[in-house]
Amino acid sequence: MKKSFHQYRTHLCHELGLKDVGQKVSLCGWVQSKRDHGGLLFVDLRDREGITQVVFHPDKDPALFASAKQIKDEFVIKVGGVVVERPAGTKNAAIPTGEIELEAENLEILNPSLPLPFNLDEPIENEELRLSFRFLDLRRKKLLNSLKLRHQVTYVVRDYLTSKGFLEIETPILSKSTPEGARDFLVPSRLSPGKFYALPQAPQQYKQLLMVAGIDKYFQIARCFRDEDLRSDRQPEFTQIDIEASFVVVDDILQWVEEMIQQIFSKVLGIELPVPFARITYKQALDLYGSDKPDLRIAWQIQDVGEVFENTEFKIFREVLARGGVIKALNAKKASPMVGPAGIAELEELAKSMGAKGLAYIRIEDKEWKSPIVKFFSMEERKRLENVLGIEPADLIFFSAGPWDQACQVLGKVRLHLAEMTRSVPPNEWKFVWVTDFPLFEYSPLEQKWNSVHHPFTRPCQEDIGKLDSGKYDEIRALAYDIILNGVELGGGSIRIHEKELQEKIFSILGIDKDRQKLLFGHLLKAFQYGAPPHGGIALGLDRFVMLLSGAETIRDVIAFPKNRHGVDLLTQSPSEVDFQQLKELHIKLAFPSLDSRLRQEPEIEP
RNA sequence: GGAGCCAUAGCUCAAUUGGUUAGAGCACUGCCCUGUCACGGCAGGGGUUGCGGGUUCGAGCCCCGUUGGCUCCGCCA
Repeated sequence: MKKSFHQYRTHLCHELGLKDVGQKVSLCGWVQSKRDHGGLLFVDLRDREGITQVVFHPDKDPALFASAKQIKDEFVIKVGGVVVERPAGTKNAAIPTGEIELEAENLEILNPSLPLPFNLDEPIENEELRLSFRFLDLRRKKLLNSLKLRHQVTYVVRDYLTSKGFLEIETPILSKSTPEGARDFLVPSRLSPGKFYALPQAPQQYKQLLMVAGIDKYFQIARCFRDEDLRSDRQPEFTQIDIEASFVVVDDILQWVEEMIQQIFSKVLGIELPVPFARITYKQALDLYGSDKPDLRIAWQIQDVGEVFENTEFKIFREVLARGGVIKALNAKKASPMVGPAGIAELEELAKSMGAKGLAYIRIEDKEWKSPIVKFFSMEERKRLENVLGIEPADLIFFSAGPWDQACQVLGKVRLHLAEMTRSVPPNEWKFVWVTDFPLFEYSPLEQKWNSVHHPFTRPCQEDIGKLDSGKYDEIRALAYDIILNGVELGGGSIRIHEKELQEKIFSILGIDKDRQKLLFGHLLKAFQYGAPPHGGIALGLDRFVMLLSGAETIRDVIAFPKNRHGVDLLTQSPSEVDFQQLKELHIKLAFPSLDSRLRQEPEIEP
């Protein structure tokens, strides 16, 4: 008999088989289902790993049989008994333990359960209910598998990075507020009245300081916090695989990440990914796919047709070109029969919502071009267009004319939407792509200032550094890279600035004056004066990655206890009001009545 | 801050498009059943159709408001 130190159980519910027949064992778990035949009773006992059928015979032990009748779904029980081979014809090939069953000799109901508010075996639409009973939702196989998958991913990450000499180091959660970027979550300090910590948006500055410290290679499965509005792929707290290394160039980082992802796919999913991943520049990404996170699963590419219309009589195109704009076209091969007038109207709306004046199109039916604009094209233009776009029957062509980035992005969105409408996204494909050579800055007309595209610590391309002085900020490229999987931004990183002077220059361009630089980033500037090595790194969104790997549609499904759209945890009802005394200790006075004072003011209602 | 979608039994859904007493499966309660495995059978309980107002002879269905949930835009260095 197997010896066990455990009082409750000798095995888990997935592991018993014919090899164990005759053994006395003990199992614990939840009642997945009870099948009471009156004179014979089966219980499917479930734990995290699997299911074992338990059988109760009335004639062997009437008292035991009677107590088994008390069992209901989701009761937690402990069953002891003998493993027996199931009678011929009653084996269940659907489960790994289907050749045996546990013949019960004793039963202990460890805890009963109320009837569940929802069924565990069908998908639940009511997300509010799911979140408020998250501990039950997590019993469902799909979510359990997501958590297992997530664990396996972080396990491989730790294993791989450790093998490459990276050290896992924790950085502070109580950290410093630097109002660049996303809104901070603030934590009031009791010991420093009137002062606040901030929860880190990312361990960015700490990991750079670790490089100055000579740590050389760092990583962390890091929790990050951003107080911005939520989305299906955005939670206020999320997890990054955060990596930083010294004495590296862009290719070092990219290769590590490729190899790490390759191992994750191999060890977790059993899929062998080809490396290196595709690489395109930011400019190519917009030109060809109309997005800085292109979905390469979709075959259609955007093309520039400015040359076709260089002498056009078509007023709209002519004026756009005269203003220095571009004319882009997307040939959605074979899409025409699948998209009706309603579909076209939908895409037009989409284009308009992005600031386009309209969305011109040509529908190719056999030899005929159906379009509101073709009548303005000359025969020459039609011929050239047919050549350039490779037009064939059943094609559907969209045009976007305007400023380069807008024209590209409009067709980029049309491309994605159209692919969905026509089901042109192939399933079970994993298309990774690196997007490189991002611009360092972008101008915000709203704020009337330059902002970092990546973050202020990003290093400019060496050959563009001169332009920091000439003021051509929009021409400066960054040593920054994003990794994209199936059109989802998995992460991004850069080679960093490690010189005080260069960093100060960047801050100044971003409109952060010397005083404020010292106040917000003094620690970093100080560190750069003490032998900061060249360094760079990357951060990958773990939640999004696991979401894609598990086929989930929202990162809520790969986070154990996520928050709803308003940042509320429906299970614990946080955030919540706090006692007056707690606020007092934190030197905080509310601008509206506190819970305490409202409770005091409300007249007691006598029954 | 803006736009959209959704809300019917504990859960998943239906209700012939404005018409009599709002149904089904699962779950729940009781009874029957010795080889089931989503066991089966019989019987039963369970609804202010999210809430408030309006239109109408009549509203689950139409209109307005509101609450909650979700999706998208803004926002997310």
